[in-house]
Amino acid sequence: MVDNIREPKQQRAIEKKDKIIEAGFNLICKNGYYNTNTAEIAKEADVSTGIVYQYFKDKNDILLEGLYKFGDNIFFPILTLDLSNYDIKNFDNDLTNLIASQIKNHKLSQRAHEEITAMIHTDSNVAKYFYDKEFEVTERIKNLLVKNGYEEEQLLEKVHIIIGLIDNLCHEIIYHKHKDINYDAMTNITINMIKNLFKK
Amino acid sequence: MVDNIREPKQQRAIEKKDKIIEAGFNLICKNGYYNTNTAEIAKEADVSTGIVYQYFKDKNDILLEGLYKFGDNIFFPILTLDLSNYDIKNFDNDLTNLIASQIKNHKLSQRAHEEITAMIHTDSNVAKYFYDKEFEVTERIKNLLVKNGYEEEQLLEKVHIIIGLIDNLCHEIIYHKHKDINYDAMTNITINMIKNLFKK
Amino acid sequence: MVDNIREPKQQRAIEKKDKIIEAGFNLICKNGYYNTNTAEIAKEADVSTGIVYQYFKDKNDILLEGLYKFGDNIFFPILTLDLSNYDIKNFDNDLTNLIASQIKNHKLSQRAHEEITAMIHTDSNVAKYFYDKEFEVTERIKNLLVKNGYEEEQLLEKVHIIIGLIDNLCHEIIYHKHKDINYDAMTNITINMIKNLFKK
Amino acid sequence: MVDNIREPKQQRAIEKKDKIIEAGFNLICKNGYYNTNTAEIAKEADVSTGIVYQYFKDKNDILLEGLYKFGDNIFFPILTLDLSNYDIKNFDNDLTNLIASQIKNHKLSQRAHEEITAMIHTDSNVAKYFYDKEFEVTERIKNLLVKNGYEEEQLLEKVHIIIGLIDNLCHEIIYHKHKDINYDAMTNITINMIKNLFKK
DNA sequence: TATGAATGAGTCTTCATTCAT
DNA sequence: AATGAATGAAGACTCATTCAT
Repeated sequence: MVDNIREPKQQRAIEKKDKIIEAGFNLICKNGYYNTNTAEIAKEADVSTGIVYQYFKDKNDILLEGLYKFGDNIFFPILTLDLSNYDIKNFDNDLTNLIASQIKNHKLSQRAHEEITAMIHTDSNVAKYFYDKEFEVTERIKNLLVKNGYEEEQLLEKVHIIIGLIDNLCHEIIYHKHKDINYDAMTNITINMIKNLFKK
Repeated sequence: MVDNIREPKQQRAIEKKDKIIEAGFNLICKNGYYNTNTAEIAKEADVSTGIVYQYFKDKNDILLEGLYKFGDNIFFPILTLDLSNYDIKNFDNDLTNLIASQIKNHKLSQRAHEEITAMIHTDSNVAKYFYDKEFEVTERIKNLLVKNGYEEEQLLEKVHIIIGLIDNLCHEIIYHKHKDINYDAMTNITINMIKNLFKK
Repeated sequence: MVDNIREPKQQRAIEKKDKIIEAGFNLICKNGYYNTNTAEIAKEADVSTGIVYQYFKDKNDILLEGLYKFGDNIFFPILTLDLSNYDIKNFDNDLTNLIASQIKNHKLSQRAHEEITAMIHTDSNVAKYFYDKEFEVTERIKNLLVKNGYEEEQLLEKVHIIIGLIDNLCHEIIYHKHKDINYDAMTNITINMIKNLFKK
Repeated sequence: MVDNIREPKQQRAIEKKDKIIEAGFNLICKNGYYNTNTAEIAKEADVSTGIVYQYFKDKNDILLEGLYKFGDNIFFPILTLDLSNYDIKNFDNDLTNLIASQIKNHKLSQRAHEEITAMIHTDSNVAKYFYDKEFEVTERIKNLLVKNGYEEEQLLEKVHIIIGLIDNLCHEIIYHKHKDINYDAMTNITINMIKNLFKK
């Protein structure tokens, strides 16, 4: 039984594999994993169904590769930023930008977030991805803060709280469900809470 | 298509319907909606597969009724508390209790949270449920605060932030992924942040 | 996941399961295991494809149950005979009858013999079936001979040889490939060889 | 449909074709026809999948050519022996050698025998191969016996029986299923039966 | 009401064969 | 002559839903 998944060597083939990943991940994000079938993915990627299984072990594998390729943008946009020049003095500005960027990326994902994170409980690869990325994000922010002189106790815990706050804010803004809420105000409050966390 | 779903009148029939709801919702929470089939639900509820479709329009209907029946406990435990005697002076204590109760309930749900909330994007009934409940929770907390003299600006926004903070804390504790984190410290910080929000 | 194969209780259902076994085994014998698909089996048994998988784990399971149900007739017809009255004095006659019966049953099987026995190497259940049955046949014949006073050395080995001889004869006659062969003569020679084996 | 199968002229091409035949036949013998796919064959032969269809009409064609090339060794080892010097006086010895050689070759084939012979019923080319070869073997043995003075009645029938006996013995020894059997004894009995067949 | 047998469309996946290069 | 990418029909199996009793 030949079950070796082919790793495409020709340029055209690589592009094709990429197209499948993109088509598959898009459809999954848009309609959900269980509401997306391989025929659709193939059609969206403009390939035959057969070729899908030459590049991917199974449907789940497409999701995983999509996650590896696009996940940062959607789930951990902070990882895509270059933080080397970040100066903590422009805290307000930086945070505002970060939030804006996160919202922009988040919007692309549509229903991806919940369903894919739900798979953490089923799929160990998905779980590992999120675990590793969360660790990476935390470390990154922690280091940024330390570099800027915030070497205090409970830094890790605070960082986790911050991430949650921002995530929550973005989520709220994106889904825009509650019409009575003033999202600018909410953003300001959030930023101030974060700043207060580090006031001495 | 049989669309006159029977509303059971007899006691025994009502119990049967309830058993289906409970079995279905439990299985869906434990294993996910798409990994739960109607045969399993019927078996778990100890009824025949046929009867399921006399009480429910389709599989999705079971989820919905389960949500209506058990959702508060799992997703909005605060709604199950009697807040009439809450005295804002024991803020710390109250919050700690609230968090504890939320964690307890949350643990029951396992993978439910993500996958079911993911359905917000597909299923308008699910979406409406969450929308309404979130509104209700917000109002409830807002009123509690107002009753205790916190009638300040941006109350709604702050309440939303608080809910997010608590949710996030509970989630973090439940999944306990990050071994370096001190969850007691994290809880304290969170409570303090909330208290600070209302300091004059 | 409900993977319990249903054991039908209603009479109609039992008949249906039997029909599937028969249809499946017939088709497999006629056209070969790999040239028979589940849709065909269902159609031949006049049922839907779905029901097949309520009574059988998979396609292989149909083969197995067919083997258990019809295998004796085809592969070990001697097991279907009542040997209690066999008198070794009518050796000639008995053997002729045995051969005739074996040929009759064998003809029903068509291509079954080779392909199914080929599966011995792949499928441990098939292997076990043949192993056990061969053991049973050998014991049966051995006992018959002992009962008739042939308690000599190397009985087991001789029995095996006899079985092979008869099998071979039947096979030759059934497929009737070699036009120059006189099958009556061949039968006589075979019978004499067997008789000689036990001459003192 | 490309039906002009290329007959390779160049040495390298001939070698390539031979490699495919060998790889294909080996895999088919080892794992079965239906459990062997062309990708595997190509890989085992160290060629591309495309080239296979320049030398062979289809997968079945590979089997056939393999059969023509290696079948004698596996299915009719007696055809590979040089019988010109055989002296019927060393009957015992010769038979013992023949059996040994047959066993040796047989072991290589593993599951080949049954599955490929099963194809007799589906594939007329396979059928013809076996028919012809059996005829050839029979003639050969018959002639050998005649040459050694055994020109008696029913020679053809006896030869067939002999071949069956030997086949059966070899099969029994190779698969070694029955632990109570003394295979040396079984061999001796078989040889004696054959000798008795020609005793005057 | 209730049962559980039955349906069949739908899904993932495989693989012999062909095609573009 | 050769490669390996691509095709798509076909097959095993699942499961929400309906039906006969």
